[in-house]
Parts: sequence; C-alpha cells; structure tokens
Amino acid sequence: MSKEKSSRKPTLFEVAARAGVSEITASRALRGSNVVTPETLQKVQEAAASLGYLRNRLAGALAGGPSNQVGVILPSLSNIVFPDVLKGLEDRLEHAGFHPVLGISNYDPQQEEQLIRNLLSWRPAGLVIAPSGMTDASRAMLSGADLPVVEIMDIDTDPVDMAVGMSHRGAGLAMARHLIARGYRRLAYVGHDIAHDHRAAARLDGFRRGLTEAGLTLAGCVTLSEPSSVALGRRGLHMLLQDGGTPPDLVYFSNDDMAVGGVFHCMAAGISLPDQLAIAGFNGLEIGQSLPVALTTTASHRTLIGETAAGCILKRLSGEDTARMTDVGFSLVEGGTS
Amino acid sequence: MSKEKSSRKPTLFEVAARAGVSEITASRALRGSNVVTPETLQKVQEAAASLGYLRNRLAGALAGGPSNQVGVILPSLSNIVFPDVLKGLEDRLEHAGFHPVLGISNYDPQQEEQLIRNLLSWRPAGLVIAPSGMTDASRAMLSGADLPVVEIMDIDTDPVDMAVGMSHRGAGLAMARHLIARGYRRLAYVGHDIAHDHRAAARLDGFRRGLTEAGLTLAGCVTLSEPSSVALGRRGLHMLLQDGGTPPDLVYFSNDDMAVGGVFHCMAAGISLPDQLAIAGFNGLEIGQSLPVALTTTASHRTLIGETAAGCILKRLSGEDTARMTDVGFSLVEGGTS
DNA sequence: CCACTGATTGACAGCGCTGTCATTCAATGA
DNA sequence: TCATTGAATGACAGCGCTGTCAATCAGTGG
Repeated sequence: MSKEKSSRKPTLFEVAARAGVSEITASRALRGSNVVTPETLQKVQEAAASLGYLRNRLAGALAGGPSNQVGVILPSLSNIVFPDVLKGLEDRLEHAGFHPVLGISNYDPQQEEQLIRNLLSWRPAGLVIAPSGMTDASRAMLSGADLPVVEIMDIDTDPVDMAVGMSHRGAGLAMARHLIARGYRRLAYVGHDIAHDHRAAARLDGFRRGLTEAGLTLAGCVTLSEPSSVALGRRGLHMLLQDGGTPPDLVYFSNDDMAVGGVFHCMAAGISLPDQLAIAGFNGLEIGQSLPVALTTTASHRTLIGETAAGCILKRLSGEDTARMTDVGFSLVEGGTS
Repeated sequence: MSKEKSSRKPTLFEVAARAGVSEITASRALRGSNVVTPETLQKVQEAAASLGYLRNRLAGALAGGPSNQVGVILPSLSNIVFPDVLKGLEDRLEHAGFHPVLGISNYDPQQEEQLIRNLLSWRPAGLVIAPSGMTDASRAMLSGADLPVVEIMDIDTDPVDMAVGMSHRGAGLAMARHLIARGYRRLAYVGHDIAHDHRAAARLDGFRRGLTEAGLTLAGCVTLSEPSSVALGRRGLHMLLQDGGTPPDLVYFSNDDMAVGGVFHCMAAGISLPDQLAIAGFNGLEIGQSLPVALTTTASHRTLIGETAAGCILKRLSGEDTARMTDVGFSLVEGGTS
C-alpha cells in the first residue's frame, strides 16, 4: 500500500514496467492488437489487473486514437418519441462499444448551436441531431467538423451530411387521403404547440393538402400552445366540440398522446366511437393500440430511426459509404376509432 | 485559404499567434478568466472567430482542466421511468454546462461492469447509476475512482458514495395499508418481469408485508416474464380473473402501464370500476390520471430523482458536502379506481 | 555460414491544452 | 525618488497515450 503514490491512478507506464515491456507494447496488448505474443499479452493483462489499471481514453483520443463517443442532440425527452429514438441509437451504438453523449436543445436554435459547439469540442466520432431550426453557425460547424453527421426525424429538408427519417408532410397527406376514402367529410384537427414542433406542423400541412385535393377544408381546428399530453388532448377535444355549429365527423390529433386523450373524453362524455365521432392520431404508440378500441393512427418507426442513424455513423466510420437520405417510411394503422 | 493546412483544425497556438498573445493568455481569455484585459479578450475572441477555432476539451481535460461529462448508467430506456429520470438529470446538468454520457445495462451486472469501466475511462466529472446488481469489481472501480457517484432509484441498500431515491418496499407497504384501511380484503397482484426488475419485486414484498400485518395473504398472483406494458397488464388481469374461484376485490399492478391495461380490460369486459373490481398501480404516470376514471396509484418522483442526483454531483464538484442518502419520498394518489 | 524474411518489440515525438510558477510593468505611497 | 504592490502576461513542463518508423531476433533457403 505504501508503495502507491496514494490516490494517483496507475498509468500505462507502470503497467508496462511491471510487465517488463515497453509502454507501447503494453498499450497494444491492452487494446487487443494481434501483433503481441500470447505470453506478453498475459503478462500485461496480469500487471494491469494487479495494479487496478484503468485506461485513460482522454489521452488515447488526444494522441490520435479513435473516440467512441457520439454526440446526440434531441429537442426534448418529454415527448416519448425521443426516448424511443434514443433507445434505438443507444442499442446500436452500445453493441459497437460507443456511447451517446446527450444534449437537449429544448427546440431552441440558440441552445442547439451551443450544444453542437460543446459536443464537438469533445471530438466525438460522430453526431446525431434532431434539428430544431439550425443556425448558419450550426451548419458551418457541422460541415467543417469532418465527422459523420446524421440529421434525424425529418427528410423534408436537405441535410448537411446524412438524413434518416420520414416525411411528416407525407404522413399527414396519406392520413387525409385514407380518411376521405373511408367517407369522412367533416375533418377537424386538435393539436399541441405547433410553433415549436415543426414536424407536427408539417403533418398538419400535409393533412390540409389532402383535404384541399378533395375540395374540402378543415371543419374545425384547436391548437393549444402547450406540450402534448393525454390531458391536453382531452381538453382540446372538449373545446373543439363546445364550439357549437355542425360537429365534425372525425378529429385528427397531432399525435397519439393527444388522440388517446380524445378517446378518453369520448368515453367520459358518452360519445360513441367511431359512430358519433371518429379519431385518428400519429405515432402508433403502444397505449393507443391497447385501448379497448384500437386507435387509428400512423405508425412512425422511431426506434428504427435511431438504429438506422447509428448504423450510418458506424458504417461511415468503418469506411463504407452511406446513403445521403434514408426514408424509414411510415405505415397506416387502421384501428377501430375510424 | 491556401494559408490553412487544409483540413487541420486551428489550435490555440494559431489563435494566440493571430491575436499577438501567448497561448496561455488566449486560453484564459477563451475560458472567461477574469484576469485578462478587456482589449486582450476581444482580440483573442476575434482571432478565434475568424479562424473558426473550436476548443479541444480532450486536451484540456487531459492537461488537468475540468471535465463536463457525467456518466449515466440506466438499466433500460423502454420503461418510461428512466427517460423521466434522465430528463431530470439532463435538465440540471445542462444548466451547469454538463453532458450526460449514457450507457444502458439491460439489467445485466456484467454489462453494467463493462459500462462502468468504459465510462470511467473517459474520466468523467461524476457518475450516476441506477444499479442492476453491481459486481464486486463494479463497486471497487466506483470507490477507487475518486469522483462523485450517485446511486439512484432505491435507497434500500447501502451506497458506495451517495444514494437518491425512495423505498420501494415502503411504497408497496403503504399501498397495502391504505387499501386495507379502505376495506379491501381480497387483494391480488399482477406483475411483469420481476426477476430482472428488483424494484418491482421490492414493492411486491412490501405489499405482502402489509397483507401479513393485517392477517391476510395474496388472493391471487400473476407474474409474466416480459417487460411491462399496457397490453401485458390487460392480458395479466384477464388471466387472473379466468382463474376460477372467488374473484379478488382489488388488483395491485406492478406499475401504471400494467394497471392501465387492467383498466382497459375492465372497460372491454364490462367490469365496473371500482364496484366490481378495484385497481391500483405504481408511478403516477400522466396517462393513469387522464383516464376517464383516475387511477389509484403511488406517485414516484422520477424527474425529481434525476434532478436531485444531478444536484448532488454538482454540489460535490463545487466542494460542498452532500447527504449520503436522499429520500425523495413518494405519495399516494387516491384515484377513482379503488 | 550468411543474407533475407516476417514477426515482435521499442524509441521517439507529439496530440492541444492548462497548472504552476516567474516575470513584467504601471500605479502607489513614503 | 525608490521600494512596494497588484494586475496582467508569459515560459515551461507535462497530462497519458498512440502513430510512425526503426530495431531486434528467430527461422529459412541457398
């Protein structure tokens, strides 16, 4: 015990000395290089173990070794969508020995820029970002950084490097067409904070386009400037229906949380689904599908987006080249609520 | 353009040269030290901006500067509980300029140990971990690492350094007492994968203890070895009730997801709540409270756990000393389902 | 027996930054 | 006028590791 310089951590030098080899050989041994003799390997491993050696990757990365950190910037963790994406990312990265370094932008371009600067200063191996209105400075940093960058969620805009996601405008449009084909004519909308959530806005835009195609217009629209939640959907539908005038025959919600709230309102108010009122959401969350009457919705492949984005980073790092755009698509889920 | 060595990033040296000061002065200026003259500060900032300089924190941290990374190890992201905790963590850390570096252990002590080793090798400023049966090696690394470590969720076991959480055993016990006081006598349980989720197991244990206190035993018990979900809760209750014999008057679910599934089963099967059957859950999720009939449950303060844990790390880093154990408590939510 | 080959190992020089001290210099008071 | 002080700046020496290239050495064929 007295031999140790108290709290200082053992370095590679000490491991090497103990194993009777040079630093670089110890380094190679511990990194699993296949040029070291089995005996050397064992000596080094034993030395490291007995010293309680812990590799310092800061030094390694600085000296030119690879980093196994991947920056991840998401706008929020409150919306279940992003934990789902993160799960996909984490899962794929973990298997390759990488770690996500997380930053939350709160849908704010300024914070986002700050995060990019911060995360890049750790020289990560790659960056995954769900953009929230990137500034010019943000774009400049990303394109100048010389690392794989994946913009996720959306594929409606041109990415700096790569993009993985789906067309939200397309999803809204598809849902409108589907519902109109099923005979609905008085279609209304209940949504959450659209000013910040531009993907929800894109869906609404697509939905409207679908109505226009069929010569229709929105038969009612309530948007509340709060984050989406079940309670908000419930309240939103309540407000919409109180509005007097001919009631809609269907309500498209900004997402499933909101839609489930709508379903609950109907249950509580004795409105029968889908005869009196039909409901559609977006995301394909488990909760919606486990409802007594399954929710009509669009399944977004959130975890797949994460997995695919991670895959792009890893692929690029291993030298392969990758698609600039990956559309993971979406699928209509015909439930019982419409 | 030709002046630049093509893709090599500008270093502090170049910034300093351009500003006509020494490296260390440039360093101080960019780090916001208050010993540099305003003029010097401006010169350096201009030089940095015009060069597109991006600080390299790898080098900084290696040279003895502080790290702003905090390792975070969670067992899963599928269970909404952990994103909630992560949200609290992230929020507090972000405000202090820190970033969580994430690892998911999948409830596996071996993976957990691997993650600890990996994350510590980046020399983070602190570590937050929701333990999943830490190995001796894990404990050894944590106690030898000389950084603030917070074990979260549970406070039923003795931590290496600090702990923030609640007593799950206590929560189960409190719920049992509450329900028994309300007159329920035939109490059953429906749960998910308890083998891996030892916190759910602890709640069940506490619940049982409460029954024993009152001279009762569990009037039925279904546990399914799958991750918790609404669908699983629905299925679980269905199985429990098919079991023949006298039906229970209340079912305690392993968490709110499961309990909501139970509520849905009742709705679909025409079982009236809470007359024919009462239901209780755990967590206090938004969805349960927005149900047509609000769920009786125990609110766990998940985000608060994250915030508090982050607070402990930050406090310790700033030299203050911190409580070894922080109990964030829980609160009974008396809904309409019991 | 010797040049030659391939497999291991090692010496060296940094990676880019910051802590620690030392230095400079103008302002202050005696 | 000169010693004294404090503010601003700088020189230096690493932090711990890995890429690059050179050296070593046993085994091989001529």
